[in-house]
Formats: sequence, C-alpha cells, structure tokens
Amino acid sequence: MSDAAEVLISHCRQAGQRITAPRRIIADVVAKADDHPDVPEIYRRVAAIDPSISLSTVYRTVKVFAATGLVERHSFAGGRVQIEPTSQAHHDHLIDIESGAVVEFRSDEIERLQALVARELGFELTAHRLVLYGRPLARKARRARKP
Amino acid sequence: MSDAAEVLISHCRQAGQRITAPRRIIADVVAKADDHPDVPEIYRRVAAIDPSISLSTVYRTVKVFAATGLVERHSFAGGRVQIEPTSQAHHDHLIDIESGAVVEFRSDEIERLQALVARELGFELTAHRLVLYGRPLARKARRARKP
DNA sequence: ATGCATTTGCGAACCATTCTCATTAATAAG
DNA sequence: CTTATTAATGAGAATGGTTCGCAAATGCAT
Repeated sequence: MSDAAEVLISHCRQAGQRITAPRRIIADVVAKADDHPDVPEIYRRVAAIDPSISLSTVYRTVKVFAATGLVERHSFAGGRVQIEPTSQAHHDHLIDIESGAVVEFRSDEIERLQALVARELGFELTAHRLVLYGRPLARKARRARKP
Repeated sequence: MSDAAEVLISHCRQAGQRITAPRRIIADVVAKADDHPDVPEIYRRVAAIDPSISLSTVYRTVKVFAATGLVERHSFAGGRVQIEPTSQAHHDHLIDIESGAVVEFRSDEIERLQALVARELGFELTAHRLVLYGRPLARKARRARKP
C-alpha cells in the first residue's frame, strides 16, 4: 500500500469511518492515480485488483474521501466527475491547438488574482479550472533555453 | 422574433441548414435567455410555446447552433450542458458550488497574464477557458456596498 | 407543385450517478 | 475471544441527462 493511500485511510479512521478492505483498495488506486480518472475508470482499476468490489462502493467511497478533503471531485468535461488526490501540487493546462499536446503550468500571479476576483464577487474560491489554448510561436520568437 | 434569434437562424441558413418551425422557436428561446439554461430547461420553455416539439429536437438544434459558433455549450455543474448565446462580450464564469448558480465576470488583468504565461511557454494564446468554483461568503465578510 | 435529402418525433438505448434493502463485516464492550 | 451494534457492501433497480434508430413529415431547389 502506498504512502499516500495510508494517509487517506488514516484520515478516514480519524473521521470515524470504518476501514474496510474495499476502502483500502480504492484508496490505493486513487492515491496512485496521476491522471484525473472518473469513477467508472477508478472502478475498472479497482475491479482489476478485486472484482468483487461493486461500482456503488466506489462511488460511495470516493464521496467519503472527498468529505475528508483529501480528494477533490471536479466536474470537468462531459459531465463526468473526475477525481484527483488533493496532495499533488496544483497546475493548469495549456493545449497546443496544432498538435493537441498538453503543457502543464502554474502561475501564482493568476491564482492570486482568481481568489481576488472571487472575493470581489462575494465568494470564497474553492477550486478553479483554467485551460489555455495556443499556437506554437515560431522558434526564433521563443524564449531561448539556457545555453 | 427577437433580433438575436434572427441572427441565429440566418447564420444557420448560411451554414446550409434548413430553417424549420422548431428551430425558429428554439432560436427565440435561446436568444432571449439571459441565464445559462441546460437543455431540459430550454425544452421546458420551448414546450410552453409549442408542446409538439420534442426533447430530441432541442438537443439536436442546440448542437447545430453550437456548430455555427453562435452558441456556447459549457459543462459546468453535475454533467449538464449549459447553453449561452455567444453574442455577448467575452467573460468567464464563477460557479456557486452550493446553489449551482453561474456568475459572469471579466478580469482584464487575468486575461493579460494568461497571454503572458502562454508566451513564456512558447505559444500564442488563441483562446482560454476559466471557471472559478466558490462558496458564498458570509454576508458580514463580504465587501460592503456603498453607504 | 414534385422529388429528395434533411428534420422531426417517438421511444429505446446509454451512461453516470444515486437509491433500496437484505446481507456482511468492522468496531466497541464484555 | 465472543457478541451486539451499526456502518458498509453488493446487486440491481431507479433516475436524469443525452444520444440513437427509424419511419413519417417537411423544407427547399427545381
């Protein structure tokens, strides 16, 4: 069992939740996901380990994990709920519209402004989703790498 | 028929689409929507005008409108597709995670930084999508109105 | 007006998600 | 360790948004 998974289950225990075999397995799968799987996808991975675990249980367990604050449930594309361990460092994405490549980035400045804007609108910012779409600049115009 | 609705149907015609009675009505409903209705909601409004129009047709027509670029299909809350006429000036969205309400905002500062970040990554920014998720602040904590 | 491809309406199908409920199992107490 | 209590599970049905398939209706060019 991974380190992150142990954190998940120990927090669940602290929250008064019972630690069951399905929950251990689901914690493990969620903790080691570096993508943003939706629940059916998590279920597939879980079922590969223990096929007796039901889809309902995955839904319920993910909800429990989210309640502890250690997992985030986003509703990004096409209506699915996508899961992400809260532990990893936040980042946004830039999509190369020519190749479809995904570039990860982080801008503290933008993050700060987002919180500011939210507060001005009367909200506490809890999450955000920022995707930039761009066309690669001609090589000469790009910032040069270190020589 | 509203002005904006006429723009919608004329663009459809230009795109080689046939102009039908259902499409006129749906265009009218979509054009005058100042909120961000999902398709079932649009269907309700359409059915109030002509109950013989089917839900399928609303889904299909909204898709056609989106293809012409005159309507945007967002996927904000819980998997629903929400609709908005493209005509209005650019803005981003903040979702009230408690009520699902959509608040529109615009931050030139954030826009500027996005372009900057993209350029630093070697891209020319062509589009972006920013959605903030927030919880309403308690009234006392909110920025006070002018006295 | 006529022919034909596009649209429509209807219901079935799909997919993610939630719910119900009888059964199983984790935890606390003895 | 055993038992009682009560939460968690599995299976499948229910729900709600969205899409599909097909026969019938309709827009549009001629």
